[in-house]
Formats: sequence, C-alpha cells, structure tokens
Amino acid sequence: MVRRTKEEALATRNKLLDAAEILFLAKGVSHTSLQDIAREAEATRGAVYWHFKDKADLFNAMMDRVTLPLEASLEFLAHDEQAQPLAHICRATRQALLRIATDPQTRRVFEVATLKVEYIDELHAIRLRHLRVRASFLEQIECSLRAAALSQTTALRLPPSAAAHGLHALIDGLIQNWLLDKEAFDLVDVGEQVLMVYVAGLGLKPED
Amino acid sequence: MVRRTKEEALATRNKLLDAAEILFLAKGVSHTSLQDIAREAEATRGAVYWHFKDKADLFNAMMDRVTLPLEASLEFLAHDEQAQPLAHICRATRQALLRIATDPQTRRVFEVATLKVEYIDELHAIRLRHLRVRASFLEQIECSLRAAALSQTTALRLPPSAAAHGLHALIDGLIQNWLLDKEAFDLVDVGEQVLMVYVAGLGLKPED
DNA sequence: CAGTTTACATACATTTATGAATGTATATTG
DNA sequence: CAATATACATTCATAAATGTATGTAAACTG
Repeated sequence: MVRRTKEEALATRNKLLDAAEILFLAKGVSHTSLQDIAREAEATRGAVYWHFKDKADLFNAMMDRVTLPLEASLEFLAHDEQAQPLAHICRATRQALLRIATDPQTRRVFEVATLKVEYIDELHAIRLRHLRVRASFLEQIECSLRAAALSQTTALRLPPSAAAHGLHALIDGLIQNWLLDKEAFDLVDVGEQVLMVYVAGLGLKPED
Repeated sequence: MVRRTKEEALATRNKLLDAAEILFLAKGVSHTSLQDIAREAEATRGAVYWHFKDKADLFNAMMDRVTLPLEASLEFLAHDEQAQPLAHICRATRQALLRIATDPQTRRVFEVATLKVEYIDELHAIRLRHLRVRASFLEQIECSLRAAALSQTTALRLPPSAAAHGLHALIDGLIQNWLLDKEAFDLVDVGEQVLMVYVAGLGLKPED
C-alpha cells in the first residue's frame, strides 16, 4: 500500500529480523515459516521476499546483526599487542561470557545458532563462518599462550596448538552447556574459575 | 504384499533406522522426509508408519540404538567403586572419545544430535535425556574428584561442582569441535592431553 | 486348517510452504 | 512535475509432506 521511506524500510527489516529471532528460538528455524515471521512482524511475506532472498538469507542477516560486531571486536583484540597476554585472554573471555549471559539478543542468537538450527548445505555460510571465527580465535590463543610462556620462562606442558584447542573447547563447551540449562551454573563465575584452573594446569602463573 | 517373519520385520526396522541416520546426517532431520527414509531403505512410508508413530518417534529410536548402550556403560561405571577415581575418569573419557572417533554409527548419531537437529518441543525427549545424562555424568565426576582430592590429601582449587562442570565442558567442547571439523585435531590424543592439564590445574597428581 | 493378526504397500485427503507474478501507492530523482 | 524506482501487499500455481484409511498376502495361533 503506502510506500515507506528508507528509514521506515530499515525499521521493517529490523522488525522482521527481531521476529525471526524470537520465532526461531521458540520453534526452531526449519519449523518457522516465512508466513510466521511476517505475521509476528505485522507484515506480509511480500515484505520478507523484498528484503531477503529466502529463509537462508534472512537467517544469515540475523546472524550478521550479532556476530559482525562480535567478530569486529575479536579482530580488534587480535591486532592489539598486549604486554600481559594471559590476562588479556582472561579479560576477553570474561567479557564474551558476560555478554552472552546478559545481552538478550546475543543470547537468543547464540542459542538459535547452537540448538535451533541444522548445519546443512543450505546454511553452509554459518558453518564456514563458525570455522573461520574459530580458526582466528585459536590462532590468537596459541599466540598469546606462547608469549605468556616465553615471558614467564616456563615451557607449556602441551604443544601450543593442543593447548589452544583445549582452552577453546573449554569455553565453547561451557557456553553450550549453559545454553542448554541456564540454571545449572553461573556462566561468568564458573567460566572464570575453570579458565584459571586450565591455565594453571598448563604451567602458567596468573598475571595481574 | 508378502508378510514378513519377525526377524525380517526387525531387519526392516533396522534398515529404516540406518537410512534415517545417513539421511539425517546428509540433509538434516527436518529436511528429510519419511518418504526419503523409506526410499533409502527400499521400503514405503507404510513401513515407516508401521514401526514408528512419526518422525520424532523414529528419531528417538535412532538415538536409542546408540545412547542406550552408552548410558548403560555409564551406569555401570557409576556403580563401580574404584580405588583410583582419577585414573578411572581418564580411562572412561578416553574410551568414550575413542568410540566416537572410531565407530561410524556412534559418530553419525552424535553428529546428527549435535549439528543436524533442532532442539524443539517436538523432540523434547532428546533434550531431557541429554540433561539427564549430563547430570549423572556431573555427579560421577564430582564424586570422583572429591575422592581423588581426599586420597591425595590436597584440597581442590575449585568447589567440586564447578570443577566438574569445567571438566564436562572440556570434554563436551572437544567432541563438538571435533565433529565440526575432524581434520583440525586428533580427538583422542588432544583429549587425553588437555584432560591431564585440567586435572593438574585442579591441584591433583595423576594416578597410575 | 480356519481365523486372526502382522507387516507392510497403496491410495487419498488435507495442509502447508514456497517462489513467482502482479498490483500499487508513494517516495525519490532528474 | 513527470518519470521511475521503491517498498511492500496480494494472488496464484505448484510441490511436497503428513496422517489416515484401506487393501492384502502371508505368518502365526488355537
């Protein structure tokens, strides 16, 4: 009917993505129709098909709203030379866990991405991005661990690559398990504690 | 047409579940129709609906074929009083990782359960079981950690509950990340190494 | 060995999602 | 201010999945 201005169009797009987040979380991605999303956003499928090619495209856009800023901050941290690499990892981890635990949108999208979607060819992009982010994260951890060992003049008890995989698995596993049952434990507190334990196990002393 | 004997019927059922495993893995659960499964198993939807109430029922049956024996062995371990609780955990973990890494059926089903299905109400059973198994696992770990600390007359650096959550997250995270990219690292080797690191970080000496 | 149940196959009715096509009123542009 | 592009809404055609209902031949049972 009424043609919208560009701002209004952007608002419509965001309402569609908001609706998608909520419905994906509640019913799963593949059990949510574009009709459902349009209805929840008080629009029609016409609007959906105008803004997005199909459901996969909409899904990726939904992911972008959350992960793009997150990846950006990760990149930022990666290029930031730190005097205390270990404390740096701990702070970054703590911040990430805090954000997941407290920001509803981040939590919603993470939960959708881990529990409410099937990693299939159609959504291949999400898998690729997941792998890319992980690779970059692993690289940074490994680098920081090497630097920390060097500055403490101690040898890591593990090859740095394996040590990094373990640290990443620890954090990742905590997040996944917390999403599965948020009452089970406090994500930020337990996260900080077990991270310290793991780092100590590697043979490193806590900085700061 | 031809009525089958009971053994043949069981064989049909298993062929259907085999087909489901393969198709679920390839296309995701919700993008696999019962038609697809019947065709892959060289049967018809009639056979599917005879053996299973619907897709959710079939999915649960598929899970049962793998997880029931696994849970059974877990229960078995739980009731087994061990003189060396720490070594006990390590052996059990190693065995689980080895099974996932080497048994194709176990790997398929784990991959489906973690990456190829949406945790929604319809499949609520899988979530409940997941939580139940996790709770039982956590309980056993916590118990073993306490026992190990006691026998070594050292205090854990963490409350046992948090320590258990960390250990579980570590193993779980490793499995999930390995399933995401099996070339990235060796599940059994890295698993064993990082487990040792974490345990050491808790303040425990390796037994055995 | 007749009756019953089993283990499916086939056919049907219904629902639902999708994508494309078309319509349209208004913002935007030159 | 005319022309065009935008931001949708509506309609249509098609495909596909589901559940149920029915058919059936052979296995099992008393």
